[in-house]
Amino acid sequence: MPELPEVESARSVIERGALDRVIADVDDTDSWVCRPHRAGDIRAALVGRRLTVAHRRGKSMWCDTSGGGPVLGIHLGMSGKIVIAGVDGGEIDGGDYWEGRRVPGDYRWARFTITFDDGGRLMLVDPRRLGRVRLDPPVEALGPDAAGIGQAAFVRAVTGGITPVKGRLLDQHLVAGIGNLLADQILWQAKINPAVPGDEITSAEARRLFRATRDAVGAALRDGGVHTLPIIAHRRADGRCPRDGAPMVHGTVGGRTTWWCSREQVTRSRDAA
DNA sequence: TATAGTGTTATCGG
DNA sequence: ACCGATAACACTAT
Repeated sequence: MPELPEVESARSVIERGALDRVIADVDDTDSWVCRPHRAGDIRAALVGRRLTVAHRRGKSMWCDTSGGGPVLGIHLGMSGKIVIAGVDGGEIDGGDYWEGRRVPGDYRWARFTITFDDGGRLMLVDPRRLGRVRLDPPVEALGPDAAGIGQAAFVRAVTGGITPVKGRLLDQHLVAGIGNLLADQILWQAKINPAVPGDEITSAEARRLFRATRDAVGAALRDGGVHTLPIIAHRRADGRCPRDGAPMVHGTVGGRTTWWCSREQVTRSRDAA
């Protein structure tokens, strides 16, 4: 389930398997996933064109289209995957990262399908229907991508306000691409309690968060997704901190289930090293 | 069998 | 207007 690294994998699936092929048909009839358009609107806008470039910012993807066509926006939601099927229906590419229990070739939950003129297909496979497909998505509303943001911009984004710092890390308008698991990893690595208000984060702590973000995003991109991050296996009832062995504890922060080290992440910002 | 969940958006109440 | 909490989406995993 996708955060920035998984979405980047999906983007590369599109890039290596779907660009510059002529679109012959589009199934946009799932009006929950494909909106706010009426069924057929996306089809009418795409048939006869080609996808030319696949972009990503945070967890959002979008493709330019040929001939002055609209931009095709794709968001994977919580359970979406991009899958390329061959002419015979066999699965050619479902991405390099962890796929849960999904069996290649299982297209039961295809919510949006582009069929190319050779019969091959690009599908958004999304059991929970939390993904979204739309034309001309509002990409400019997103903050800078977490994989490339500079330190100054990052520090500005995560400090200030009375909202818990984890909530700021998760706010896609401030920094784009950090999800619940990346946020827990970043805060654990930086040894900061997730509930500390943004305006109590010191500049030293903000710099630690920046480095942890760069490290965690880079490691997840390299190692196969956010589930490979060090703290993730310890987000469980009998989990212990891999650094000091203290019990991991959990609660709700920023509306999401949050796990942290009971010893290293309890201090308020003014007490931190 | 029951519950929680790697995401986002709208809505409600303070 | 800001902020947080909640529901909704529909299926899977524990």
